[in-house]
Amino acid sequence: MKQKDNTTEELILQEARKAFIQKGLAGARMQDIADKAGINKALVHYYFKSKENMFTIIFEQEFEKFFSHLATVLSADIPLFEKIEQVVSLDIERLSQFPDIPLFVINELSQNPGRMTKRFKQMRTENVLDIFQRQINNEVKKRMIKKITAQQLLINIQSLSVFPIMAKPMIKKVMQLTEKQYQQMIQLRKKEVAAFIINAIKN
Amino acid sequence: MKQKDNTTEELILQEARKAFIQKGLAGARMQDIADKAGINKALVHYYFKSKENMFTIIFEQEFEKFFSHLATVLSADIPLFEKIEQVVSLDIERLSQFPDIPLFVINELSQNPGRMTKRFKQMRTENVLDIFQRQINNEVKKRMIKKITAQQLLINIQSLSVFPIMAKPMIKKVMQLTEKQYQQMIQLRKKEVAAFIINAIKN
DNA sequence: TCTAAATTTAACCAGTTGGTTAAATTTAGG
DNA sequence: CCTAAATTTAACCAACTGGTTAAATTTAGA
Repeated sequence: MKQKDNTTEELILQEARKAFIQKGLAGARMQDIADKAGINKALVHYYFKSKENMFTIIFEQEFEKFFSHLATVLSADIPLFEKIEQVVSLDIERLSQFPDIPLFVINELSQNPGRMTKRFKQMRTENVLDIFQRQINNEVKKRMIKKITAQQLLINIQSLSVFPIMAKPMIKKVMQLTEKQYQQMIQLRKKEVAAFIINAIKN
Repeated sequence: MKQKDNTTEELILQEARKAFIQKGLAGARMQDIADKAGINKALVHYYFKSKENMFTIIFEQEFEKFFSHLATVLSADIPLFEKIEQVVSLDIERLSQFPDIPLFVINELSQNPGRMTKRFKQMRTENVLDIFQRQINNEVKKRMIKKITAQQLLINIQSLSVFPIMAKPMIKKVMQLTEKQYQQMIQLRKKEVAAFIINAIKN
């Protein structure tokens, strides 16, 4: 018997990933995925039962890819300002590689909030937030920073990192930027976002 | 001859708006829109030629609804910090009323960046940004704030206002918040976001 | 009341959708 | 080389898609 030849299966998954991220669950076409993988449509169903199933696999992969490292950095034992710099630079690094993931995740999660309840329960973010909050509280006590919740600070960090990238087409349109001007603006943010956040909370 | 009875036409548009915003262009169904409006599907085509056409009408309406007021506030003749507070509170006010619009606009613009080139050219945002930049430069000269471009500041404001609302399902999932906890967090931001921004740029 | 335009409908259509099926081909191991 | 499992295919299907058509009904004005 032929040993499971991963090449085909992975090729399909790879093309499916592109299709789903680009067009979403509703917009992606099984036929298109099959064509781009250079195989028959029935073969896609042979490997991945259904569109929904294939989508779920990909969605959970992308979701984890995006949040797995954040927890590590957030609970690391380094000074707060340094940590903020690290989170921002980690975010921007990932986002440069995979700029389409946040919109994809938010979109599909917004369409179906019940998706992916199982796999994520392992990553207990509560603990991570607690650790981060304790570190913040320490700095507040030392009068180094203003009072803020870990929740709000983390959301601010993510907002300032993620939004400018996921809103790219809107920003380009509203501010009438060329691709080059947009890229320059993002480059500038790599240097300035962390400083902006630190200034905002510093006493 | 019957005078154009707006009720039906507007009812269709209203249901189409809901459908498009909820499910996007690809996900929305003409039949579904007709059903929800309590009429026949052919009637939808009678009033609005095609799905694309109907979508374009709605998209442009929503886009303008979202950016029309921003220009006014940005070029108003009020102190910078006050202006920041006003922009933030305007944003959050609109977003509370129409929380789904940003995701909708970004999504569909991302799917088709060429959409809606005509109607938006009237609103020259360049001028607005220039005015805002001049005001910022003045404050910089007076040593009141740190140096920053109007572009970056505006993007920061929008990021901190819009992202937490459009990423709602993701934030709820990642931070494991109940609806109530999420709403409390948004309420808190209404008070804190403007202060956060002002602190970030203040000297 | 008559009529021509505006409105609304049921029935239909061709193309596309995700998915199935049964048969063909390839493969690894004995 | 045989064979049973794994892989791949072509052909098919029912449901659904956006859109059309021609006929029926309602409406306002003369």
